[in-house]
Amino acid sequence: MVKLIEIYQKLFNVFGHQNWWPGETPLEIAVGAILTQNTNWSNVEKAIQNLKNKKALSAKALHEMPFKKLANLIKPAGYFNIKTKRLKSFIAFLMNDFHGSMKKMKIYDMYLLREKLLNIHGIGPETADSILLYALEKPIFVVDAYTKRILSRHGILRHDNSYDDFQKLFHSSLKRDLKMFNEYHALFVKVGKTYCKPKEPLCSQCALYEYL
DNA sequence: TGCCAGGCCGGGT
DNA sequence: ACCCGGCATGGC
Repeated sequence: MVKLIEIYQKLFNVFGHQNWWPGETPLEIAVGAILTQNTNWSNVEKAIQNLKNKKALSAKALHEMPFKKLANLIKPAGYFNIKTKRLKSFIAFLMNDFHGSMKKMKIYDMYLLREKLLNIHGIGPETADSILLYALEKPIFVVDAYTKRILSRHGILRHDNSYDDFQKLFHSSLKRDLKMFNEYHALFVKVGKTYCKPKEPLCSQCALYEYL
């Protein structure tokens, strides 16, 4: 049985703090979480910068902005029609349930919030958990494509296991540590981008390799 | 130039 | 319960 805490410590020792999420406010983090679905972060940055330039990175502004105008601003992030709809859905939820305030949202229980987020059209488990962990500072582990790729290539879980299977592995074997969950997911992204490319069968250059 | 990027949904089996 | 196509831009 691989000790996930040892893997974490090894990665942290090698790569250090990742300073995530790369966004300044809880709302910006939530918006970024939606925009980065299956999309390179550098493209998301362009979209977010467009919103900032138009002073549109607020619940009110996003709520009132016409669909086509918003779609045009986030165009660099790709899938802009779908993502405009998803942003609008999230913001409508935020307005209706929390008066447009991420701070109010943060007060509530994380499992209640997770259910609510998953009921929003266009928000699935990874996006919900990213918002919970990074915007609302709830101790929930975020599983993504890199997490699955790295763990499966190292024989820890099969790649066709579900999101919940991967998440349960972390939740069952690690302490619920907000700071650690934050760093751990960010480290997986760092390692995944750098060493664990899609076409390579094994991460032979990866810092995890010695745990095989 | 084709492949890839910090998913998710809807329709078909 | 799975499987697959669609969604779209920008960087290498």
